[in-house]
Amino acid sequence: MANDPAKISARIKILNAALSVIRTKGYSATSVDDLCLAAGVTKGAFFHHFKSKEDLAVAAANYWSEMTGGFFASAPYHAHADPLDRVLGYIDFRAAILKGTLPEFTCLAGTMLQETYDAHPAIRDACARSIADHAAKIETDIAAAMERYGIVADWTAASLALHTQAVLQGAFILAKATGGPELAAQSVQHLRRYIVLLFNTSRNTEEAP
Amino acid sequence: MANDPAKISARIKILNAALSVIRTKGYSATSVDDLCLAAGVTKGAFFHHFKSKEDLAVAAANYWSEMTGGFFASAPYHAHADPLDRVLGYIDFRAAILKGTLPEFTCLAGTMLQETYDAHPAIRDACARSIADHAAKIETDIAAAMERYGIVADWTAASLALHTQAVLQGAFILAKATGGPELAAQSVQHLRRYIVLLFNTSRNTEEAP
DNA sequence: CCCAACGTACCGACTAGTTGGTATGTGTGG
DNA sequence: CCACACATACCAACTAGTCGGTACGTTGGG
Repeated sequence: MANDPAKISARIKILNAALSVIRTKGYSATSVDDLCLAAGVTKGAFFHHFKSKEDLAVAAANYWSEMTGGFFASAPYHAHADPLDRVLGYIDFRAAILKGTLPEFTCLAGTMLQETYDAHPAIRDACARSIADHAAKIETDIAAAMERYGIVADWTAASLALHTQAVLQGAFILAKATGGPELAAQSVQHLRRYIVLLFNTSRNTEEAP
Repeated sequence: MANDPAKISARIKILNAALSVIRTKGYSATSVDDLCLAAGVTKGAFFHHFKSKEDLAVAAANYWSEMTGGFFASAPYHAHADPLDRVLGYIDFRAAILKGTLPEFTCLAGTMLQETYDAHPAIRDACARSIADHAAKIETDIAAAMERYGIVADWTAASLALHTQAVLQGAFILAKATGGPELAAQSVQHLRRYIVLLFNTSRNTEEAP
């Protein structure tokens, strides 16, 4: 079998189904049967690949990290020479992908964290790692921008990177509250404006897409 | 029933239990039996007061709105004469109450929204109303501050008020990821710094508690 | 005596997880 | 080249227990 492209393994089908179904219904409300139905596999196949529902959730969080890691790594904003442009490019990119239905642009890690932080430490840790790893990538550009522009501040690159994730996670909640991404986009624009003010430059408040 | 202080009605006991248990375990993972056990009532009493679990969740969201509404209404920051001081006082107050265990300072509305936005519109709307009503109160002070300081901007008082809620909701997710409020507090400080920069004043970055 | 406010006992549907089994490899000795 | 041993991937049916919800009995104040 190996990597026969015609035949996607049940494991991958289940993981893809998990990303979609869990972001729609949440972790607890998603049954194993739901996932099997969405993936087009049987329960036997599910428990062949994952030893429990919790195990699947951990695998899904890691899979989510891989997918989004690749997605953002290949995004165009990395091409900017100026690290501040890369940071603002990242923000603009996040705003630009607030399209389509809610489960398409919301975050699996944030969603599962809310539900599992107390009862399922393994899931919580996998989700926390996903968010922390993503923040660490932004932190690099923020730190470089601080260096470049000689910023000496009472805040750190790490805390600002995590703040961007907090704003995004909160924006997703606003989106869920209103059924659309409009308020989320406004919040991301506030985040962008904050970063511009922090670096005290004369950049535009928004780039044309 | 009325307001006999000696005998707390089963309804209130269930609602108080719901605030605590749902913030800990989430809506879906909280069973009716969990709530009855935590409230010290039986299932018969539960379904006497609430026609379904969903009905309880809506009532809990409204109850949450009442409780937090009263809590913030009696907070000290309203005493400031300058509306900007009231806004910053609100932010500092939010930072100051990030104490204790996670279910004690996280938001019921935000937690339930994430889980129920797709499958339970009634719960989603009650939670969305809770957040929107709270934001509307802050919006008043923000609008007054904009007026007072002659701010003409490409953002509105409403969008900034909602942004404060987005940051807080996101901060709660960071807190759940790490098991403590430290990162959440940092994110709230970034929010405070943003507002100070927006109003371009020379205020301190933090008040002593 | 009545009715709201409970309590007890229970139901059918659904839950995560298990079981025993099959189909299809894959490696190995002769 | 085949035959055998073994592993992987998957399936349909099942179990033990939990779920939200209901039926009905009990109690106590007006």
